[in-house]
Amino acid sequence: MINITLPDGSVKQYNEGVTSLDVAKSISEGLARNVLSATIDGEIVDLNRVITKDCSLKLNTWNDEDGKKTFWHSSAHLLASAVQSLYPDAKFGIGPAIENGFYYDIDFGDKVLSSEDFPKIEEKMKEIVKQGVKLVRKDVSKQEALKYFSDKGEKYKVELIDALEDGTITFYESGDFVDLCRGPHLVDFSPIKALKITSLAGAYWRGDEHREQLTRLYAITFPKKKDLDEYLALLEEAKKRDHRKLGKDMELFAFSQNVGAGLPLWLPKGTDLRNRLQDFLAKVQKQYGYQQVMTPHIGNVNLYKTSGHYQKYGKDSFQVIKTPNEGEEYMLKPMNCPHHCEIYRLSPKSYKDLPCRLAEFGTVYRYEMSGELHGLTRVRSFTQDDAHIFCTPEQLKEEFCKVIDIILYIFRTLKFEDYIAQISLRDPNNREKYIGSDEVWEKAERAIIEASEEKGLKTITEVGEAAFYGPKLDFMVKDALGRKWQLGTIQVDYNLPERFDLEYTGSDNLKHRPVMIHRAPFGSMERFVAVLLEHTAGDFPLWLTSDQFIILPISEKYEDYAKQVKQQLEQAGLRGEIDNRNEKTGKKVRDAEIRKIKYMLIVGEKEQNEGTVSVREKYVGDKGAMKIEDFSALVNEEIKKELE
RNA sequence: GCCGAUAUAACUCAGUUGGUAGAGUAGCUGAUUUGUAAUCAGCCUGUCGGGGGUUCAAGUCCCUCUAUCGGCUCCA
Repeated sequence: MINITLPDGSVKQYNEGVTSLDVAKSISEGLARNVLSATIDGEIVDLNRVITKDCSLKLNTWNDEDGKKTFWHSSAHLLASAVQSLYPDAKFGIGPAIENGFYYDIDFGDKVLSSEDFPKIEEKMKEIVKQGVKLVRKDVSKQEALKYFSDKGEKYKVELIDALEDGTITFYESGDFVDLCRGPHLVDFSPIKALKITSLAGAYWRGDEHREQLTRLYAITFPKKKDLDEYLALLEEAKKRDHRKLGKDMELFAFSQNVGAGLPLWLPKGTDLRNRLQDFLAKVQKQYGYQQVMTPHIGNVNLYKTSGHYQKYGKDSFQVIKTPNEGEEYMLKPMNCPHHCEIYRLSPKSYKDLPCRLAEFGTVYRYEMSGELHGLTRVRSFTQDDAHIFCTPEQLKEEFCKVIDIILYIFRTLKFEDYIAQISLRDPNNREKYIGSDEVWEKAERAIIEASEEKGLKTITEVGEAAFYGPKLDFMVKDALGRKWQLGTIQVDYNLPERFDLEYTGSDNLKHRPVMIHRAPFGSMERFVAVLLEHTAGDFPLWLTSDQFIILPISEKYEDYAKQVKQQLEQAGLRGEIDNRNEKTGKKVRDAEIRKIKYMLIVGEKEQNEGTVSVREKYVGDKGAMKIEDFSALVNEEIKKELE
């Protein structure tokens, strides 16, 4: 007999050679029906894996991430089985489970696949499920594995196996389809009750743009038909929050082919919104001792040669601007830092002048690849809420911590609760990608790690994601469709001070090199507004919104009173407008709701006589009549709370 | 940049097998003077993304460019 410990701590005895599925059956028939995979001593395994010794066991169902992963991973094999039987010449890459579903990278040779081919593949998948095909695990030697796949001409699989160690290689067979795979998998395909191929895309083999491009089929499967319908409905809902749609509906920004791709036009309401965000941040920064500066949109090419940006990105930038003078060359500025370094250099600095914090809402221009452009989140002209802090090495950690404070304050105020804090370090195996000495990199990386720990940030660490001049701490937030975008960023830089030969005189009367921190809490105004739109679905807090109220006169008889109300509210610091169209109140209410204006103020005879407004709150309804000054006090109080 | 798709009125979208474009919303005009999610009537709106080709004839078929969408790669 062996002892199996379950997640609740209970220990049960079973005969040696029992499987996880047997255990599930012994617990309940329902569990046995729903279990997808098992975790034995921390390792996720097939349900029919024979258990030979004492162990801990967790049974994974659809409600466990691991269960879902197993389900989708097996689904990827199902997709591949279907593709193989329909397109015998297809060569297979990899097919993992992802956050929502799974994909399989496949080389279809000369055949060009399009979404019109999806139904056929989906039908085939369903057919295979119906046939009751089982997934069978097989241990193979490296030699056998290589022979099997080279005979079939599966060059991608051969390449994968080449990198594996003998003795660790397993195959999974599902009918005629055999795949190199570590598993685990479902026992058979029968739990897969609903499936949909969602999209297709080109994907470079092993993520290398110099190698073959395979066709990636994205798909998702579910144990119930209803789950698929819900998922598709959720996607539809998410599309309504898309900042590109909301930005158009709310008249915040636009693009024009005539101006150029990736060059946003900020419309009046969008500009208002952006200015409010900037004012908000500028105020916070002032409290933290920042000084606001402004620098030109272009700079001499030599400036960027000094900074290293020209060598690193010159080829991928907007091309150099020539002047009538021979040999004189300028660039649209891709970064604000070189300009700020020049400001620092203008006068000799003493340790008493540090930290020197120079802030600028600086618009920069970068030639992003055409396929990369994406609404306001990826553009070719954008305004960074940039600042550069020049400080002594001793001040570095404290300054870094203060920047974290600013970012967290902003995220809290705007209710960005689900952010990811990512520490990006240098790839030690690829040092030629970076500038600066090892010693300086180590110092900078240590400073970031320590500051994050000191602030109690929950971070993830990515090696190889650093900027070319230094490591960074990035704050990422997801959009409506779950795509991650980098917003706030803090970067430590020992290199630019070196390149620009920046100095300060220390208390020892000797020259020293300052350290530089690049930081942008929003990241860029464009991207921040985009993510803010998707988070709020356009329901901005009162302090940010263009129209805090809209006055709806019952008829044109009350327009004069409406004007009076508006004036009084404006004097109290509120902003809004009057809907004096020749429409019924129902229509005006409807339109105001669609425009997401929080307070609708209905004014008619009663209100005029009593000096009140009838307040209707968006999504809530009629809140009754109120004195005008009571209403403005209410709004101002609400705004105060929002900014606490 | 690469793979696949899309592009019709200000917006959202119809438009059969090729026979020179339609609806709703918005806008304008008029009637109505309106009480918490759509008052009625009339009118206006197009280089069918740009260019080239096939054809007696192209919104529709082909080529090309541009932009957009979903990914890949990249992201100072």
